Amino acid sequence: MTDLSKHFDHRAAQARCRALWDSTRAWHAEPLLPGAADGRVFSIVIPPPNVTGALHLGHALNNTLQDILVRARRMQGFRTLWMPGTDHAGIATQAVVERRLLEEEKQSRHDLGREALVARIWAWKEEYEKRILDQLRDLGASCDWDRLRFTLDDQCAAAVREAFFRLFKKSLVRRGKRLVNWDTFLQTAVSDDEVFHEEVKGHFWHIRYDVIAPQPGEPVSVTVATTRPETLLGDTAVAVHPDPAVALDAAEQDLRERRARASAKEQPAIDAALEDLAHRRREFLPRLKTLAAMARDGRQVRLPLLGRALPLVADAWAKPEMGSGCVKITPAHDPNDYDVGLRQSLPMVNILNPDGTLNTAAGPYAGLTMKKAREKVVADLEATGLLEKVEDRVIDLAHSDRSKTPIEPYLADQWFIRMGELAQPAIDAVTSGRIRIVPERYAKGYVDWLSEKRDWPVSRQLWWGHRIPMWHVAGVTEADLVAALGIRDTVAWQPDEAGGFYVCSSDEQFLVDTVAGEPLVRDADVLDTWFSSALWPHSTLGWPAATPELACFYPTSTLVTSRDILTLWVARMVIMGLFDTGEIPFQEVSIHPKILDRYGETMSKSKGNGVDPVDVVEALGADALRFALTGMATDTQDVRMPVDFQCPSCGHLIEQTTQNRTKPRLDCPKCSAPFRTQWAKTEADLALPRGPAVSEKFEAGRNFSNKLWNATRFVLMHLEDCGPEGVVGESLDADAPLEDRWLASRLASVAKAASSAIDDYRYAECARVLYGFAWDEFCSAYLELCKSRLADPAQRNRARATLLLGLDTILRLLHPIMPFVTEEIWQQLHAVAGSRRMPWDDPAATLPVSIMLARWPVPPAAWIDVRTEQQFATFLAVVGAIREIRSRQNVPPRSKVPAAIRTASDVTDLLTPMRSAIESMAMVDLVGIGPDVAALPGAATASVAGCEVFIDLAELVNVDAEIARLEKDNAKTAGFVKAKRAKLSNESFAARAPEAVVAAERAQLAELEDRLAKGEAALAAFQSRKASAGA
RNA sequence: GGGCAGCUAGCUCAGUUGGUUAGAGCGCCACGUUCACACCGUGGAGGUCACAGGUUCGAGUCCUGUGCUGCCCACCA
Repeated sequence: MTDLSKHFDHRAAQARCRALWDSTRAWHAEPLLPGAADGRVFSIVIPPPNVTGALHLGHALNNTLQDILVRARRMQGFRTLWMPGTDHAGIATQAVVERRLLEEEKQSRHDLGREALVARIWAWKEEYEKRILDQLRDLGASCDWDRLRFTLDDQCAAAVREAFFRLFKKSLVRRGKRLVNWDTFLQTAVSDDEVFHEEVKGHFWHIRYDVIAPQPGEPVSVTVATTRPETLLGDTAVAVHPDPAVALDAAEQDLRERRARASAKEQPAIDAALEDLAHRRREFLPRLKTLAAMARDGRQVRLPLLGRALPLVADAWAKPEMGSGCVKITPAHDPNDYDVGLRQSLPMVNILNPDGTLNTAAGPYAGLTMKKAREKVVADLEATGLLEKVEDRVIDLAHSDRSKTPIEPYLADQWFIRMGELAQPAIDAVTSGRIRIVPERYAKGYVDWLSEKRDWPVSRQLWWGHRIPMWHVAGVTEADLVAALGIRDTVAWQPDEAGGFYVCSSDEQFLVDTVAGEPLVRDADVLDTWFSSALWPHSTLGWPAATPELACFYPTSTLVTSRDILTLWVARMVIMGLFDTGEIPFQEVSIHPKILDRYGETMSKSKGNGVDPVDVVEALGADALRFALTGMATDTQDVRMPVDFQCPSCGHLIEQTTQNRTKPRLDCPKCSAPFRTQWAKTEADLALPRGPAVSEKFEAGRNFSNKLWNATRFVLMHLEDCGPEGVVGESLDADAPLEDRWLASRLASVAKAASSAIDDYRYAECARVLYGFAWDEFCSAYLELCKSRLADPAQRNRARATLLLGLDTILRLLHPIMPFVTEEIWQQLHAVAGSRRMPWDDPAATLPVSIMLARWPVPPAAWIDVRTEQQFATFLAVVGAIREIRSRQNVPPRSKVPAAIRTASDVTDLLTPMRSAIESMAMVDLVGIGPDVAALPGAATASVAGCEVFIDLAELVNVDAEIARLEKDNAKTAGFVKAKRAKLSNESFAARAPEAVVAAERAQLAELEDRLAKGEAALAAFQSRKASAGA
């Protein structure tokens, strides 16, 4: 087998493994037949990636973790399903396609029309879905690829119609007006989550509204301030607080309370606010009181420019502690003003056209864009002298994440889902522990969010999505409806506010278009993407049909996700799962960290600070990527991934900095070749070679793959001439050599630790434990020890069997994290080792075709032997001490030096038979080993675990080096001894600490004192040697 | 404004219910290509566990406060 390459070829291995898994459909899961006895089931539904674009590093992490759980459970004998699929991602996908359409063809969606646009988006979806699925497969995701779903496919669509219909029938769907975030560029509403705020320089305009027919003693005008002066065209009132004195008192009270618990740093600001309040009390209060009285009398003010009379209303929204104390009310374009409008029964004047221009309600300003209108309004106000003051001010302006243009709040009719009844069971599911969220702290956010029970607006003014199964008809009676639609269980209706009806149907073939001659018109809107996502766990399994899959795999076992969609998605899945099926959708939720860049910022394609998982898979292999990501998956909320750019021409690494991070093009400082670091934005960039962002983190994973590969090469070299024979591990009796018993003990401990880490979603710990064991213990210690045994015919077979046991076990335990390298090696190992089975394999069955289906290692607890592990640790410490002396004394690595070991009595039994192992691992000739060995005169010495090591370096000894080192060592030991003595002489320690702790401390002190005595003796010997040499 | 995290070696992170001398990977220094692996081996240097108090025989770990960083939610005439 020496022809095997020294380096693991991840490309070839990945191709072979994928072919094997696909041809055997090792990832496929059949549901249990109803009533089947065979018990354990494990299922996961994938958080469906958006078809907006390719997968990023966060997806790679999310899917790696799911694959770890799925692969481990499958090996553990669970009937395991991982349901794959993608999400249509409503607005995100439509926006991407629309933007392209505009850029490439200069067309808007209105030029194309609904059907044609939707067809374009389907084409996009096909392209990206394919890319995404390829990426998942490249990553090694062992999804059941036969069951692929899409949130907009027929099966999911049927579930959406049925779920919406059931909600409607139970009166949980309502029609209402809501201020939507209107994207004037895309001409659609976007959800709050698709809005980002950006601070921009703006102004604060103070505008005078004259009071109509002021009485003597009354103010002749009120002043209001706004950052959006053009909205005054839609004003329908000016508000003042009904009781400004009370409001001021409350504000003052609040400030005083806050001051009491504020830090010294915050207090000056609060003091200033208090002072301002006092000033207002003196200067504004009488006037505000008068205005409040005027409001009660139904007095009016005149709207500037348009001249409309507006009522002065008394409403607590107007805060006397802010601005002038009066506020303009624009109900159709501001969320708070909308509430005031409802309370005060004000008219709602919408001044906006969908394209962002002003409509006829804006009078002479109609047709202008909001921006132009603002300029003209301000100019006109100035001209009429109604503009009192303009201040500069930084404003937090809402922008659409999709078009990057400013959002205009806009009042529109929407469908809502009432959350009152629905939320409570979802809260209870978590608080009662039926659903467990890991880490637990995230449960609070979930419960708090649901507790607000805010209605869920589900209408979206989009074309890409599930069309809302809702129709409207005006001017008919219920009898007409019954006549036209009959009584069927797929149709329901509710009266509207104006004598018409809303009709809902779950029937895809609902083709009625008139009722009693009146048109039945379908709602043009589609549903919020999260509506179909909320059904994902049951819709993918066939609901509302009673499929075997639903019966077997629902509720699912675990949901793996990141914290940012805990409310948007997780909470809604619980709500809808409970509503539709009466069951929770999953038992546990595993929340993993988010990957940030070197500077703690989220990675994104637009920023260009990310890593493309494809680059890593290409360069270093999927296993390297997965291992690195798994190692980062602790229960912290974020992890940082420092990234470098690699020059494609010369391979030079350029550290990512805040300066170069956002540049699409870099020039290599070494070879000055230009390259691009992110998705190209121009044709010129596209022509440049791509210089991928890389991270050292992945190299550790690649190195580990290679280590495993080379350990296998070693094992195979010695295995090739031994034929199949029985079960390995049976010879691990009390007579077995110490290193075999040690290995068995460690295997048992490690298997247990790895298993429980997976059970508890401690992914990183699983990776760490296995890495340390495989590298330091199996490769560095055990393999080294086997070298001499393999050369000895008497010991060879036993060593081979234990080597096979160790390697096979490591491969199986690591397989969930690193599926490709473990599969590849396992195949090669068993091509040579034949059908040799592990103790946990089914003796009646043949070895499976893939490690994916091999049994998870469960070594007997009896293998764990604490004493053996301790003794072995002493052995390693002795070897380490000798190596350290050799290094310090610059002994040439290949020369053997004479040495002796005086063993402590409790390890003599162990160390004596390890003589040749010590000799080979530490490169020494042992002239003596045992409890009574005499010190070698003039030797360098070390004291470890009660044993004394003597290394005869003859004339080689560097006396000064030994003295320096012993002095330093002794000083350190003396420090510990002192600390320990102090601790033990503390009476309360002896009295209060548990006995075991005290005893342990005593033992340590004894050992430290022993070591110190030996160290001092050695030092004295060298000092006298130096003195005599000098004399 | 409300809530949640983080602060441990140059960097990225571990550190299980308080209990030996606080660890890993990368990076750094020295030495080494003998036969699994230089994507390697051996050894080494490097930490006032953000800061200040407190509880305790004992604190990286528990409590209180402070500082800095980040995230979520709400709000911003």
